[in-house]
Amino acid sequence: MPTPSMEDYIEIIYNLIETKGYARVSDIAETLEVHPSSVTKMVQKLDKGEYLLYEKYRGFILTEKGKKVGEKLVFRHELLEDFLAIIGVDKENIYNDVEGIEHHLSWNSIDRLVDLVKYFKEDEQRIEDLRKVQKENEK
Amino acid sequence: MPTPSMEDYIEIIYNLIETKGYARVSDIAETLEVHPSSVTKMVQKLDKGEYLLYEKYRGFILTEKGKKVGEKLVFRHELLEDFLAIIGVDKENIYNDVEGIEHHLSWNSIDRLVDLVKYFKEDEQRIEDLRKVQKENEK
DNA sequence: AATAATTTTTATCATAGGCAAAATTGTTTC
DNA sequence: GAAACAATTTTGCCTATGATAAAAATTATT
Repeated sequence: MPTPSMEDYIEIIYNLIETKGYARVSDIAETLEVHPSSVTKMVQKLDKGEYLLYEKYRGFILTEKGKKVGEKLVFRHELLEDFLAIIGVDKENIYNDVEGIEHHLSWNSIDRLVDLVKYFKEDEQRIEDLRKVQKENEK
Repeated sequence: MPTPSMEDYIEIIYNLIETKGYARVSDIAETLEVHPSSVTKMVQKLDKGEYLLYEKYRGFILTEKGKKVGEKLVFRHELLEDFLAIIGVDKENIYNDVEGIEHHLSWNSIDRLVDLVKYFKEDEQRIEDLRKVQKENEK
């Protein structure tokens, strides 16, 4: 089992490779707002855990295991962003909140959130009803 | 701002005092499944943060600040348990998941979850509709 | 008073990150 | 193409949190 921090890195590496085709230490450092040396250390740890193959100074690629995990993590992240947006959380809080909770939910909870998001998406009226409740609560 | 770990302790101390009238090192250690020495250290830290008044070997009581925080934390914890139960997460996962995420949600998200829980509680039909979506998803 | 239970201290560990210096790679410039 | 410089990456050491283990101190009980 990867630690929360390891998950963060795997997720970002997966995303970078998807969008840019490659992931480098400096990109990851910038995205996570940590120092490059911290990234190197984690990459070495992920190599030990066989999430990626690492070659000093040359770079790294995700293993099958790493890709599989990365895909799940990205799916989960997007689901949670969807969910918070639907219930009306402000944009500026969404990323941080997801960042905070994504590593701490069982897959059972994730499955139920999938259902919940579907529940709202499949009938616009439900979201409107929710907004009504929210308006009521404000008073 | 208390750290997540500090919040855990404050919350449990608040609960213990509410239900038993007092909180002792050994109780807390047992509830949190950590060693008594860890509890002592954290209690000292909470004393420094003025969440409680601590007297070596004698015990401790929450300050006004500690009580205020504790109350909010307990409210948040119960809200999250409610929420996960409503969306159908299995009982055996609820406590751990709440434990994991409660320290990482903005109060903005908490407010929106209050609305959401109210949305479901105020009309039983909505929960039934959600269950229908869940039945559909299973297939 | 002796023993038991609880609490505290001290020392140590693991994770994760910061910072500075060294190593390597990449890019100019001649 | 080689030397000089720049950028990137890595290493080594330090810090902070939060936990454990064992031993010491205190309180409680018999």
